[in-house]
Amino acid sequence: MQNDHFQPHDHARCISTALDAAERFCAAQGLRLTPVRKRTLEILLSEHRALGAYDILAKLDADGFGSQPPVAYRALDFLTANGFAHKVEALNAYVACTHPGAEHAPAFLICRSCGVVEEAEAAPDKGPLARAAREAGFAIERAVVEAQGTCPACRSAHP
Amino acid sequence: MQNDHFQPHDHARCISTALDAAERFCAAQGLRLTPVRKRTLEILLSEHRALGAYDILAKLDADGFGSQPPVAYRALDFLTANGFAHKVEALNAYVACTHPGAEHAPAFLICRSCGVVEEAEAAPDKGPLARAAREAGFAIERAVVEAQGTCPACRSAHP
DNA sequence: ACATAAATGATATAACATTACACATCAACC
DNA sequence: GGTTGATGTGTAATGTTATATCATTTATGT
Repeated sequence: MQNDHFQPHDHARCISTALDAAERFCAAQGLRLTPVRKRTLEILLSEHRALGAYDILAKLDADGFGSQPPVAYRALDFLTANGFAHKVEALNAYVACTHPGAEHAPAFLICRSCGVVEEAEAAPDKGPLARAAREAGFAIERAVVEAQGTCPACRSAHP
Repeated sequence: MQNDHFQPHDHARCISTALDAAERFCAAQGLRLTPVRKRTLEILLSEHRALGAYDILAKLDADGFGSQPPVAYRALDFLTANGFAHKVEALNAYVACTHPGAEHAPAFLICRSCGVVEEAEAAPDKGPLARAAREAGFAIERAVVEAQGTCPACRSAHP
């Protein structure tokens, strides 16, 4: 794992790196990282926990963007469509991507105790699921891979 | 894969086998497979697609079991807690288990075209996710593994 | 038969998400 | 530089999924 957000780390750097990557990617692809979209990404980046759409909406509203659900969902659609954020299906919540820009198949480690979500690589062509799919002749287009458990920090804190 | 529900098969046997297994398991464990619970399992078993809680509720209501959400959710809680059914997180829907009784870590192959959900074994201690978890010192308690794509039957039908 | 625990009935509400339409802004072209 | 079409935003209304709470009933063990 190249990074480990369960441990203390330079989080300001997480934010600036990801934001910077998103800005470059949008510039290169002719995508518009508008104020709501950028702010939504900043909100997600502010923690390594998954936030519900309505949590995000409340913050956007406080910042003078609209107060209606589509405000948040549209921004999230943009961010997830372009790989800047992901939806965590098991939580119905959203998390900023830690290696944005490139196409990738994310997998998540979700700590039940502190709520931190760590992103890993799903490697969709390897592992038992891929084998089952090949045997059945099933063509995988997208994989949801989300592990819930306890992170090392929480385990040593509450033994 | 020991079974393949993407292909035509003796579905009546799927139903009776699973129902029978559930009945034996409940008898052995002192669990009560009450009428609502049994009927809910039958509804889920009637197809290999995932059904929403409110779809199930409508059928239960038609059968005289009450029309309020807790009726369905309580039955689903019982079935999922005991391994007779699973929730498919990516769909917010529920599917009957095809190898009930034993503790197991399910993984799913979900066909976007026909909606059939095939259950496979997740093998939580193998694969890339397990490796990432070990490296991070993360203890996995539950894994959501759901692949979406197209099944062989649908692929040969719509080439 | 009684006490207890488990299950159900019923009401209300919370949490998550989409449709639809009006208006504004932007990019491109003439 | 104004027109046009595409994209993005504001807002209202609604749809979908899930839970909390409390009263009542039913099953179980003694």
